[in-house]
Amino acid sequence: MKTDSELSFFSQVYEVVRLIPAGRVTTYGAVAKAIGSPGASRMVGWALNQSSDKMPWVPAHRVVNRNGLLTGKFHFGTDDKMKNLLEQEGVKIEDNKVVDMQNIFWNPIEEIEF
DNA sequence: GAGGTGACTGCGA
DNA sequence: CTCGCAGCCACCT
Repeated sequence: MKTDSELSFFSQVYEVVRLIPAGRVTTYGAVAKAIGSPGASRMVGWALNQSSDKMPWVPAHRVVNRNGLLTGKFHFGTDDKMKNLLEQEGVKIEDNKVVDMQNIFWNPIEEIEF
């Protein structure tokens, strides 16, 4: 009998990240907490790493670290790729970090609100 | 089955 | 203010 493997840790990360509206950003800790693991911030990044192999596309560029710094920009292929994507969404980037990040910060817990 | 890794976070010196 | 360490959980070899 098949279990809820589709509802595993990773899948929840993908769903939450995909729910992020354009022009908004979130943090790994927020997503981790939203899925019920506030300390598993690392897993969120790991899940996004696998997201490249998942479909549909996951807006991992909308997920940044607590400082609003584009820590995962290096995994997008090119450094300007993530920055370009965010600017394309309307998010301003300066020195590889989000500008007014707390202003455009999107809290999944408030939107999901289990 | 066990060990190592990792796109993070928070606190202490 | 800057640097370092420990905690966290799932995937990969």
